Amino acid sequence: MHLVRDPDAETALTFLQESLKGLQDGRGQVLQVVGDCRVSYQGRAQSTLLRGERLVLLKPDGTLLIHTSAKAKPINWQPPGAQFHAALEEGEVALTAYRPKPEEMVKIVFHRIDLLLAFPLHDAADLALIGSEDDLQRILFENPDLVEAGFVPQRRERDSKRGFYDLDGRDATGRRLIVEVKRTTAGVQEAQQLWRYVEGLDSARGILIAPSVAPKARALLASHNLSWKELDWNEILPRIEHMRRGGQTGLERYG
Amino acid sequence: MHLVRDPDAETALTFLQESLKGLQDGRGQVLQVVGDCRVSYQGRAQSTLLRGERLVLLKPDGTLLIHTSAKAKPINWQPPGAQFHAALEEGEVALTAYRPKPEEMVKIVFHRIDLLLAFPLHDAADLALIGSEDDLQRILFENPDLVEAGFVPQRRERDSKRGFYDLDGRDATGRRLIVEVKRTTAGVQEAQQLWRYVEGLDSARGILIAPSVAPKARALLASHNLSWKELDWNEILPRIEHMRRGGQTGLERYG
DNA sequence: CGTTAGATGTCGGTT
DNA sequence: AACCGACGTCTAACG
Repeated sequence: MHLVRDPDAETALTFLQESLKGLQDGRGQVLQVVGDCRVSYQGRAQSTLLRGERLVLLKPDGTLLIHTSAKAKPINWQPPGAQFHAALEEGEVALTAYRPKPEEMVKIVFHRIDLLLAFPLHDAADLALIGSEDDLQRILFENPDLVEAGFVPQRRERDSKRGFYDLDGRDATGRRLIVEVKRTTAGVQEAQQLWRYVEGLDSARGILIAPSVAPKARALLASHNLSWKELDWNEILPRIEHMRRGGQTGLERYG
Repeated sequence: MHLVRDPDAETALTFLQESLKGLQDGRGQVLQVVGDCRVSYQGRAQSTLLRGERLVLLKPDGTLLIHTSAKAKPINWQPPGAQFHAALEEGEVALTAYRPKPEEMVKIVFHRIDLLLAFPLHDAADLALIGSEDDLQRILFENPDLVEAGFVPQRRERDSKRGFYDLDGRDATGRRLIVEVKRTTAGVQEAQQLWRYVEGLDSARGILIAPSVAPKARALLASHNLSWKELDWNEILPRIEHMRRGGQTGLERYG
């Protein structure tokens, strides 16, 4: 790990250029700069940010993050794929992150640098996430009564001419039933999506499954004779864990 | 700025607890830990992440970020509002971030700590962004010919029973025209939204304005007699800058 | 508070 | 490469 505190501009430039060389070579170092800077962005939109103290991260995959002392999202950033470049501009250190597609550039000019840091971050682990919409779909497919008594599922994730829908099958009477699944509160958008699927079919029913359904969405569903059902994740999560364990999906106990 | 390299667990714990005290008191220090850790999350969903080297940031507003060496998004996180706590667990440093609403918790257990860092990030600057959908709407309102020759805009951002639409007015023949605006490529969803607005009205036309319109969206628009127009941001951005400058919106030149 | 719609969304999958 | 939809989306605005 390389570390420099309160470097002057020339020292910082040397450090950054050396580190960027290593970063490009795939040695996988993360580069960090803390200091007083101003930022400009031009690309899908454009922005300027006047002087202030920020934390800047450059990842070996070409990700740039500029964080202030608040909020989860960076104030400025560049997604993976950017090329970094450091230079001196009128005595100040200028750091650019250029991304060709879409063409966009973030430029940081440092008025003062408090800290330079370069360190490796080796990580072979994958995130094991439980509770995605896909999980929910799977559980509903395996436990169709959670959708509706007598529901017989047939397919998941079918492409239809009007778009995708999540699940379909036959209800207790043998009538076609389209199921729209949402892992969080369902809004008008999801209700509209279901409506769109169902109206394009002949005499099919539609049902929206979500932990909660927003008032406007309910109104829309009701006015188009669509059903909905709220379910509790607390009822679902154990089933997913059980399924994963049974299926040897390799979710180890965390400890 | 406080900095410790390769601390043992007890040193790290003391550092973290001291720093967290300051962080809670509103002194506004950002706390950073680099090291080998495992992470678990439980809340809106749940996840586990086995050992690996990561960069952990704790912001004074209660934001937690856990970054690996790739991607723009953190592998785990907590949005603003979390309460941090540090403790020893079987000789290892455990850091938790608890958020009451929605109730969720991230727990990090460090097997090894390479770096501890606490530093202030003072920042009074606001991001000046050009190119939002709101900007686009405003420009279309002020330059209605960009929508369609002879268009006379009347209202922006009206709430309708079917949702919101962006702009409406009268076309050259006096017929009502609903305008849907998107700052990026418009897809089926946006076309669908416009269709829903327009079909609920009597003899109104609809037009979708976006930098590009996806094929499926075009098909849907065409089949429902809706119009669309692709516009170039390069044509719009200068107008916005001009408008802002004229309107004294205070977007200074960056330099 | 909850609800809603925008975002430089980011990201992964599929055509 | 473009298109499409999920996301622990996050975030600001509004009722």
